[in-house]
Amino acid sequence: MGTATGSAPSAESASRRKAGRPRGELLNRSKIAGAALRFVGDRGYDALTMSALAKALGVSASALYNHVESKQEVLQLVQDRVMDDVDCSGFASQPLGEAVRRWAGSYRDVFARHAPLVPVIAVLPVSGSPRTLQMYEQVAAGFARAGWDQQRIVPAIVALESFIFGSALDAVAPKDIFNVDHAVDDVPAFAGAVASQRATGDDPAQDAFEYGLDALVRGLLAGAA
Amino acid sequence: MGTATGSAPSAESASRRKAGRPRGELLNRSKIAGAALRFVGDRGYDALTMSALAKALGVSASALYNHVESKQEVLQLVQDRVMDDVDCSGFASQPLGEAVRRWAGSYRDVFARHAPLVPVIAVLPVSGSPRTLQMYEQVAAGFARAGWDQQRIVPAIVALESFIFGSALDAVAPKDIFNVDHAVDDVPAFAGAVASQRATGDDPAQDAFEYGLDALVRGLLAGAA
DNA sequence: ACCTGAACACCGTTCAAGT
DNA sequence: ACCTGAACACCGTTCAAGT
Repeated sequence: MGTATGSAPSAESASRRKAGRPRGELLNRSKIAGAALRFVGDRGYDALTMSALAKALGVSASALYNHVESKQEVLQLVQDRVMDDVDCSGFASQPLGEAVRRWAGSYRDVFARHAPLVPVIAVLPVSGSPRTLQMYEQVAAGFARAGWDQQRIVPAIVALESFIFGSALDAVAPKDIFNVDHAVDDVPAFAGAVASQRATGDDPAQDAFEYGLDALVRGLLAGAA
Repeated sequence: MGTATGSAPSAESASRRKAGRPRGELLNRSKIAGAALRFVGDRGYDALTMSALAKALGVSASALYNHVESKQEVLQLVQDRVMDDVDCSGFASQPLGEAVRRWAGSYRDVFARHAPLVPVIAVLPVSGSPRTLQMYEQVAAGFARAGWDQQRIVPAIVALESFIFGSALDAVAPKDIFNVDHAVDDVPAFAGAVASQRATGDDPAQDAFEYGLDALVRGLLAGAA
């Protein structure tokens, strides 16, 4: 999906750069986005500070503010990039149910790896993220081609996204989040459910996602018919 | 659901308190939780700093650290309190579908008012939140009473919660998040869907939530039968 | 136009001193 | 045991000075 301007990170040159406008362009939004994406992949979101990002780019922190208005905007750039990894290919060829399942699965996986972006994207106007917009276009076109009533397409997408974002957060929760060993007697019904589920698979978050996605997709498709 | 220890915020006394252990107990976790809950209700989460919270309690910021380990723990205390507002009453009397709808609706409303807590609760072990645990007990008991297979109860609850948390974030998004007036030609299918949906209700987030919840509940109930 | 480096106004958290 | 007040190690962001 176009917009390929990023290049190798500038190698730390021996002599320190002086103040003043540099000869060649050191920075632009695309380089910042690429560096930030690489940064969170390598060192995670906790380590992503404006100062650390600037260092990775070989510039001073204040230089970033010639290209972005805030750290929030850096996160928005990353969010946009990350959308490249969401798989929308099914909407062009497969039955809607299958396309949605594939799309939703990759969408969840992407944001499970980028959980701190969930609160960012959830409130980000689509106008700020061209790749997100392109994704919506493919999804909406898939629903339309499947014969869906126009009025129901956006609510269906929003509902699916809500489930996806929530599931992405759930995927990064500690594995023993439902450990109730300390209070089995206080919550017998819940403790029983947790115990019997624990015996099932080894990735409860994944199981719950697939189970819920299946129910949601069935429910949506049944309602549309 | 007991634990009622909070009391009126200590009125600012004329003379400044000296260092050293005070005669009467100034602080405890319950007072901190109550003050924090009131604080975010009055001034919002952005204004909630350890320093500002301490001031509201009439103590110094460092005093808080005798009772909690971190700001994160303060947020966990607030999260626990907030669970009191989730309506689980349906699980004791109503058919499961109705009970789930009522519970999910109030759950979403609560976290729409406390959206910054969503990332907190999503990864918080239940052992850290007694009221959350009590809620799970009521929900799990409701599913069990409705004849649900034990193994499916936890996945169903997790799936519903994922949808609820995502919807809570969606509820706080800007109303015009899907404005595509600047790019109608680039995304015709999506623009058309947005336009026709815009003509519908006046609360798209609410509509999408109800629509998705209905589909999810139907799908879950259908799968269980 | 776009960089550097110093400075600003915060943060959450720690810790010695005090009772 | 539990408070105060000073201090620490950061943050994101601003801005004058420089080319």
